[in-house]
Amino acid sequence: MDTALDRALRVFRERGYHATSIGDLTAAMRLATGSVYKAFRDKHAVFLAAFERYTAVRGEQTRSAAARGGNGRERLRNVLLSYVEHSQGVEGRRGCLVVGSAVELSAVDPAVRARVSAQLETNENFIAGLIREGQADGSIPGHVDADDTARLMICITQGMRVVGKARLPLDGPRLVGVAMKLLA
Amino acid sequence: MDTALDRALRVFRERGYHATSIGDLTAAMRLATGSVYKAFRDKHAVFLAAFERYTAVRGEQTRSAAARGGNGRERLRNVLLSYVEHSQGVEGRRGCLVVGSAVELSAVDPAVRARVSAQLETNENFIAGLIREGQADGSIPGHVDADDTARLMICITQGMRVVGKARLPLDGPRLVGVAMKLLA
DNA sequence: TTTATTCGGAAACGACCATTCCCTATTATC
DNA sequence: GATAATAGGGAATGGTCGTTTCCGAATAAA
Repeated sequence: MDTALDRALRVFRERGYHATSIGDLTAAMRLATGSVYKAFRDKHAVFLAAFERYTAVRGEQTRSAAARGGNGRERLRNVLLSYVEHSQGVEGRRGCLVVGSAVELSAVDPAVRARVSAQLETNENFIAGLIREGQADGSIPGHVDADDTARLMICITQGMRVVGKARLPLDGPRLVGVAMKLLA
Repeated sequence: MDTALDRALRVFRERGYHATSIGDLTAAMRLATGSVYKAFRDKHAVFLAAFERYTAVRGEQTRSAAARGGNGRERLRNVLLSYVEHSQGVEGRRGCLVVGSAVELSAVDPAVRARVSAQLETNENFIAGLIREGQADGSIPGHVDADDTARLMICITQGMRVVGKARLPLDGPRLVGVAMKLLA
């Protein structure tokens, strides 16, 4: 069942909510129509479940990227690099479900909007936490405003997903190198 | 006719392509079904015309924001501030059609993808040009890499539209203040 | 072995979509 | 003033959508 949800997730990421039909979903999930409606109340419920799974997986990925850093600054750099990698190539073309939901649904779907906002705030708090860690361990200057910088970095990461979806090439080290000036 | 297109543009920005029906379009444009199909070949053509109009209007807006600056650095700051303003409030909730098209359509619609890529590159070149102007007039250090910084700033601007659509508040002066560190 | 129950599959249904067609005013032309 | 031409409005249409319902197979209980 989780593997079926993963397949649904991929379709939602590629095509968005409205452009994926139940037919697309059943084909991707290798399930019949009735079975999907046995497992989920409706298409919206499938989407919400896929969203939840996506944020869980992505959260784990960025947390593990952060773990590969010796201090706050390195952890933050690794997180940003991880975002660039995920915004490129096949994964980038597939797109970010949070960005997609924000753009396509948050204006008309309160349930989705709430989840998108919560996820953005979670990510922002995570980044702000890394900045404060860096300030505590001396790798980031104390005069950096953690909250403002974190919010700008959220804009950067979400923006990378947008331009990655448009298939513009992104050079990880160069881009992150520039972005790290925000921690000066 | 242009005012009808403006009304269509607003609906496309709010709801995206797939979620706006011909009925939504005719209601917004105050036109009957047949009249829309007299003026445009199909829904896709309406969207493309709206896209073209959107990029023209937005280009004029950011160019005039840039003009209100005495040197390259100030022009760039004004452009960024203008982006934050447009990402907030009613306008922010309405969303950016370039971002929306990139996320919802660029994966499956080559015509849209070409226009989105072209627009992103135009914006990026404009920003890179402002950076070089600043370097020529001495307001921006010469060691700043214009291309890399411009690409990151494109990520920032597109990202602001995403979080603005999700209705997170954005403080213009604070955010831009942090972003200007990229020109150090 | 028989019965009850759960599970997946496929056909059926009503609603709504994009598109086409036709009709009616209104304008321009002679 | 009559007529041709055009623009706009709205009903009709074929197709597809999301959802429901029903049916058969497989499994567990008795």
